[in-house]
Amino acid sequence: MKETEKFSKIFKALSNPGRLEIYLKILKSHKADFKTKDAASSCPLTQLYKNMKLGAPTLSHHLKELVHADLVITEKDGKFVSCRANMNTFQQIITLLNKHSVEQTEKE
Amino acid sequence: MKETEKFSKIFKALSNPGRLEIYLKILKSHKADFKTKDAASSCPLTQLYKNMKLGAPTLSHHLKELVHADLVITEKDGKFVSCRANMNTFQQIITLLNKHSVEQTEKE
DNA sequence: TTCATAGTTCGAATATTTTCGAACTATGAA
DNA sequence: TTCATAGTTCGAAAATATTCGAACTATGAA
Repeated sequence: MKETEKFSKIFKALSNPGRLEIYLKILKSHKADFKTKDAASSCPLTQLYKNMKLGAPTLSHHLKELVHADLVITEKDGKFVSCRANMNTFQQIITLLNKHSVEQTEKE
Repeated sequence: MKETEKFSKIFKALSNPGRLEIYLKILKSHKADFKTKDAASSCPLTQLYKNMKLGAPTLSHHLKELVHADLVITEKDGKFVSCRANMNTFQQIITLLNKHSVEQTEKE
């Protein structure tokens, strides 16, 4: 797949306000878990409902888009679904942007 | 405007393959100009047509979206239009992502 | 002033996204 | 085995995005 196609799909997944909020919550929970040394580093789906005005089918749909874009990894844990950010894809975004822009060392 | 709304608009602007390609070309030309110490740091619109299968109205439309998302700044130079990346918005994207993820210093 | 070139605007056809109700599956508890 | 809960799938309505032809404006050259 062409680089621009791959990344445009990633950005499309982040182009919806609700979906971006979901992703940032998952990223943040990753961070929180990292801080507390919790090996799970995951976020139960139910957490995502909080403060969001999305119905269950919508949330499920959005989550699938994030998984499809390789941004999020889900795992079924009994009755619950837990989510964590795919930090590999996360890093690829940063790398893409930096690759096309001025190198850090050349900054004024 | 809410943070997620603002950034979802930015990501939406990058969610179309053609538009992402345009943006990366503009970013890259910024980098090239920086390297040659060319103060202009700009990319003539005609350059963007190269290797792209987009019609003029489509390119114009896409460019407007990038400008609207504050990703690109255009300037009319006689008969031509030149574009450059808004590095302020660029940096905001990096900051948003890093803010929500594990701090660099905590990386394993 | 006439022409060619660079780019924009308008309008419309087509495709894709977004959202949600209704009906479904899967799991754990009683 | 019955029930409640967590989440998914399906289908469809409404909203948005994509693309491009045709017609337009603006500039510089002849």
